[in-house]
Amino acid sequence: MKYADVILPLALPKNYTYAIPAGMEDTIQAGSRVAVQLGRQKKYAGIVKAVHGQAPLDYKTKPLLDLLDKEPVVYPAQLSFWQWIASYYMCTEGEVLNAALPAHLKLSSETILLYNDAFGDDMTSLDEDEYLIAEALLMRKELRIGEVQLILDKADVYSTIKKLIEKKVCLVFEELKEAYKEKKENYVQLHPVYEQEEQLAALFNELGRAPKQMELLLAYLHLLKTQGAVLQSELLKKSGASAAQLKGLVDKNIVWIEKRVVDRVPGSKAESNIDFTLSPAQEAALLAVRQSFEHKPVTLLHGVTSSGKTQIYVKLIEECIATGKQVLYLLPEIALTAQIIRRLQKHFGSKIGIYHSRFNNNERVEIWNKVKSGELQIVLGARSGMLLPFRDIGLIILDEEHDASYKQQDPAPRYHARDAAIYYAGLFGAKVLLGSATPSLESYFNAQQGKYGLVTLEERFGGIEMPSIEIADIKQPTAEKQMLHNFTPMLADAVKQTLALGKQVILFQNRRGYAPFLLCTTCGWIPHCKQCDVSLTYHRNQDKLHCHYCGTQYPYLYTCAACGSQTLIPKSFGTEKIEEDLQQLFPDARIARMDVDAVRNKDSHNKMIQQLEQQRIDILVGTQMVVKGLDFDNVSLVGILSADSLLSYPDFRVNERAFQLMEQVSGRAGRKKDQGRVVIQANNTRHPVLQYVSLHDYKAMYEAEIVERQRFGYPPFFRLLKITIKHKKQLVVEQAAQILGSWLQPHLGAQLVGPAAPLVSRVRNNYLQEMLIKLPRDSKAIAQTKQLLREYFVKLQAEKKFRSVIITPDVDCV
DNA sequence: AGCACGCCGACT
DNA sequence: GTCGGCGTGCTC
Repeated sequence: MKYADVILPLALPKNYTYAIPAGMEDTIQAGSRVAVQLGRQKKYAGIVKAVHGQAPLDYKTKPLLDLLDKEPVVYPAQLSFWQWIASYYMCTEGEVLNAALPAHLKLSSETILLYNDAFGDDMTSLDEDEYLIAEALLMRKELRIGEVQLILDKADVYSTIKKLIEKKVCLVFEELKEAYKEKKENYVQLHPVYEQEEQLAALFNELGRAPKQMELLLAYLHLLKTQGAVLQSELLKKSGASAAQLKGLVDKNIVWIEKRVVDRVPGSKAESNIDFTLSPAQEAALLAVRQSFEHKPVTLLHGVTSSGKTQIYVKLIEECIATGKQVLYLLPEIALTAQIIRRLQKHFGSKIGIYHSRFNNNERVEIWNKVKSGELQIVLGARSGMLLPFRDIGLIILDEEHDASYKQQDPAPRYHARDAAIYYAGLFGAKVLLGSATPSLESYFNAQQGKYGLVTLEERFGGIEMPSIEIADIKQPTAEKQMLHNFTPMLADAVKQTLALGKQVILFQNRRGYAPFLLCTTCGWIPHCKQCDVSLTYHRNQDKLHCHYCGTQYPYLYTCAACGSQTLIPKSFGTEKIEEDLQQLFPDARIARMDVDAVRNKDSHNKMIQQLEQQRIDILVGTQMVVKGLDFDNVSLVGILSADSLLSYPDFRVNERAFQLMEQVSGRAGRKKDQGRVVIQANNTRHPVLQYVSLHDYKAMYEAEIVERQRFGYPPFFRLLKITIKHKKQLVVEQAAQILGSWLQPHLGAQLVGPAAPLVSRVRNNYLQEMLIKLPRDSKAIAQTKQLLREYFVKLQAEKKFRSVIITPDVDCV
């Protein structure tokens, strides 16, 4: 007897073992997708992790129900990768599977109720709820659990259903439906007889009396000649003929209609008109990367903004695919704009596939399969592209390496794409190239230590100068009442001059909404969310107060809830306010706002970028979103409204983050020809980070920061593991955190920080406690500590009182 | 993640 | 008394 360990798409602590029925032994292998039963009725699609001959000792196995595909859906390399992610990031393999597999490959059954005809129609033995369901079943033949819940207007419907089954009113069955559907389209096919000239000529003669059909046939032949295959819809559109006329041809057996499976994400044709010629500096960097790869699998390419790192990537990609291996090119989600996608698609044509959140579930399955088959040699994707089933990967490029969005926050697996990429590449013996103008301290440190190779590119492409940086003091003009709303005279003038020259402006403010909070000027009260421990942000567009943590919206408040006076005023400012200020200061300018509120619907982000590109927008104000992927030649001024807000977060990475952000936004200014200009407004104009930014001096920032990191025991010298504990009752979380802390304390000593309530101590009515563990960079010790944690988590949850607390470990938290 | 089971408060 | 709410445990 053979058995299969199956990974199910659930957060189960371990994998379950199913018996492989006779006859399936030869077809089921590691990576196969199989249907299994879990519990009394539910069915799931899971992935076989291993096949073996060991019967489990302490339980009886159920048989596998079905093999779902002809071939395994992942390779063994992915299975070991999943295992590593689960173990390193302290989650279950099911959670990894959940993140990795496209939704349409993850099936779970749905309970369907059917009317039992043998029951007849005597309803007298039924109570009210049972009767309602029986009636509905008679009308509709079948019902889903959700529909039953709607009819009975309650969530717990299982008892009623159970009684209906006992009374033999209905039958239930579980359906595991394949979710992926091939896309089919109708093609028109000419009868092969007419491939012969004489036959075709005879046909034309015959059709002399049916001019409409003749016309249609001519249109068909034209399309066939130009395109090779003829779509029914296109033929009808181009010829202007009706479906009835086409049917006439079909009836005469001249043509027939054939349904064909078509590609949802067809590759575009390559056009080689893009010039990817390298400058001497780029050429040198490319050479250095190649050399570095000879003895270092991971290399950091530190190239200033606009130094043309992409061109170097393109060359390396070409070299890699020439050896028959695949390439993964990762970018942060918001940097994956149409701009870069278009450029690379033009260059690589159908060899390149794109993978990000805007694809639908069917499209994702198709991309998945093309990566697996090797048809796609290059994948350009966001973080999750990492989890595609590469057959043989030779190179991973991770651009904007420092970007925090490479770390998944919620849900598990909370993996870091950079670190995962390095592990994954190791499985294939592939190379990893990390690129950034402002590398993370971790990566730069690793490069300095010689763990990674390091290649520096200091020259901007085309020899343009780095933008000039001016720091605008806010304090003095405020004191002298010269501020124009939130604009210093310096920034306002700069905008004015830029507009006068017909150039464009990008303004950055890292808060969305109109005002981050309201304040009662009488008593100092601030409106807070009812479910979270945060102040509410005023959104003027909707005239509402929003909680940015749970998304709840409240009506605007005019009266202070504490003292009853009508003296609430908006405090501080967000992007909406800046937009309003701009309209008053520059009434003739075309202003647009780019933040999650403004680009909520699917395409508006790309539309806005297009408008900017076509210079139909003069001033763009936005949040983080404007930092990446916006490369426009005509933008010559970048303004940062408030550097203070970037520099005042209580986080050990503030300085690094603020530097990266300001340096990256600055990079948007002045691309071609002339030098760009950046104005940074600040109260504390002497902050060291502002000095580093003014001089574009990454090295100085690094040197200063690394000393602090070492002194206080932070990354890259230590690794951080954050444990969050969550519960509805404040007292329970506090106790749980205290106990866990007291258990860990003897093992960890000063490496344990906390437990304590985080800055925002309540979210969605759950109270939070956090503790931080600083782990020395010793993988064995780290693994041991993780094991210890797992044991203590189990021990804590074994206590009745703490059974419902939620413990979330976050390894290498950011 | 479901779903079954069992224990308590608010109704007939 | 019973209904139905939710907390708790189990699924190979």
